[in-house]
Amino acid sequence: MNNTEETRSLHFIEEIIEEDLKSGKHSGKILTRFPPEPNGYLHIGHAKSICLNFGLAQKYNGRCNLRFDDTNPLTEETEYVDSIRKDIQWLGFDWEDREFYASDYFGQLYEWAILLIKKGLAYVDDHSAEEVAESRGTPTRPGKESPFRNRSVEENLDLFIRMNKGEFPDGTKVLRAKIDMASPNMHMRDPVMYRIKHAVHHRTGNKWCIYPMYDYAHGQSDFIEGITHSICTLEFEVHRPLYDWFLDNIIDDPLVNFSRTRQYEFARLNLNYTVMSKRMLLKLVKENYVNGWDDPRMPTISGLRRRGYTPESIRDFADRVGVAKRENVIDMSLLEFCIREDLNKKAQRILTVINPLKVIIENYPEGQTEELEAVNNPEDEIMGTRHVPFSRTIYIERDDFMEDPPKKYFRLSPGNEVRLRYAYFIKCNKVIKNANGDITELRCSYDPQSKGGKSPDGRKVKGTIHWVSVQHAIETEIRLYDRLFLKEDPAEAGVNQTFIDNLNPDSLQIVKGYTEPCASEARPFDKFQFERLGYFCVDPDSDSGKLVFNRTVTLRDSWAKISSR
RNA sequence: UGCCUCGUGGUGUAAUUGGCAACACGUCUGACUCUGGAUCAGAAGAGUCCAGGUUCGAGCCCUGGCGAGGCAGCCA
Repeated sequence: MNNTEETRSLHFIEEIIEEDLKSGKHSGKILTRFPPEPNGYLHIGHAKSICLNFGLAQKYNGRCNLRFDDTNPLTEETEYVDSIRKDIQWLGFDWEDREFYASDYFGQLYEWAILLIKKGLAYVDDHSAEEVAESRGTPTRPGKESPFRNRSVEENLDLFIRMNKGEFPDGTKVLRAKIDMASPNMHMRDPVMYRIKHAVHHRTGNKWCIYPMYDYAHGQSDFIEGITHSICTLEFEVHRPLYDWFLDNIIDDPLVNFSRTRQYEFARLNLNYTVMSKRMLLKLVKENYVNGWDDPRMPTISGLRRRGYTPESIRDFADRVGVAKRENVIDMSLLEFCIREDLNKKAQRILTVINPLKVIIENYPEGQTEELEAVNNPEDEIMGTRHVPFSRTIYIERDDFMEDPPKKYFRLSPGNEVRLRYAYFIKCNKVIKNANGDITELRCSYDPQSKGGKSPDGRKVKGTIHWVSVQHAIETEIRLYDRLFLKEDPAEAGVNQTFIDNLNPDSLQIVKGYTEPCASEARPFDKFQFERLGYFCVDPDSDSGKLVFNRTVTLRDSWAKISSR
């Protein structure tokens, strides 16, 4: 109860919860839920919602349920259920034994539908989908009542029961709530409660021929579980009157009604240079614009995991973006900041060259090798040190040499001494080129007195560059990623174009890298900082013969800023 | 020309019962440094969508505009 954590101002949902707690509305027990539909993989936007719902439960000593919203058998699959469970766990949240499915409640929902029919509040409509749409009107024009709206309770009961028995083909009948066809809120114009679908459901098989709609299922599912605060995104704001209408008409006990579940809406997360809609993500996967849901360029949780993001960094990000009702677009740089900050503290440093230029140190004895001591993580002393082999022929980064450097360039150039990290000072004596004039090799000399990178005479070198001994280096595959889309808002496409036209053709670049031998023991998802280059993560595509690294994010690069000016 | 929600630095989020607009990311300086990383110090950048009104005093209250997003699936 002492620091910033406690003094930080509350967001609007926390305020509501604290008021409810104070008034004793829920007897001190907060119950939230995360309700994904298992029809796709979770993305960073879901992560915001997961962190919100589970985080609120943690903060207020409550619980958070996982509930799969599986009311549409046509699009839902167990593959998605499995991926969702894995992603939530990986993020660090635990729903314990409270894994529920809307389909668990199909029986109860059916009973309540019967109740509403008996109350004269629901009816079977024989209209086709087109006719229903037609008679619903538009936002600015009221709808018209269906000719089937005033069927008797008996007839509705009979028809509804037979709908479920499978006596009618798909699309021939629906059960509708009888509310108000002239309501200014479209969702109150006799919304569909049940539709006929002779389809196999991933959990209930072919037990049911009818399936409830989201609006009819969601609030009642919340009620059944005893959810206190049902948090969803802004587009459901206009559904709230309907959410309340169903419960108002199902529950008689005013005491229960007083403390029952309420829906609150917050603004979903948007990130620039990427897309978050399931439809678009599905298209990227199905049409092979990316390599699966867990492609490291995807904003999916599985993609971010494979890219090298940590659960901690994502939770931190979710924390920093805040919770409000205003439409927002978060800068990708914030996400990158969060992963850098986390990995800076944790990642083992190693030297890796990804764009090699061969350097021969002419005055270093041929055939000689030595082991130099290197720090594993300057931010964390207990990570210790390691030995890095050095020899006469090394690779340095091609960018770390310029024959004709600009003013503030303080890496290697003719006549300019630099330090090889943890090794020696070297100077460039000769530049060797091929017939095209491309630099193919450098001849350098080293100062034996500068072993370990220290200058015996106190002379300073401005630049320190990384390197790797050619004969000891491990060759690896390195996947360099850039933003998936060229535009901040990929959905903003020109005429006859779609978001696909905004894909960045250079979002993936595969190169060879040469890394220190100590990396040979690395396992998939191990994370490293390649000094001066960025954070990299071992890809599961790696096998015993070949290491594959994904670049998670580059280091902050102030030279890039200077040189681009 | 309906209904709902929302307008605060480039971005996001704050601002007790009205009282000098704050924090973070980003940007820019400088210091330090065996990573042009990290760290440290500092700066620029909004007068709160607009116009009225109430008030000693308005980002907060009132009125009227304007703008943005959502809603017309038998999707969620």
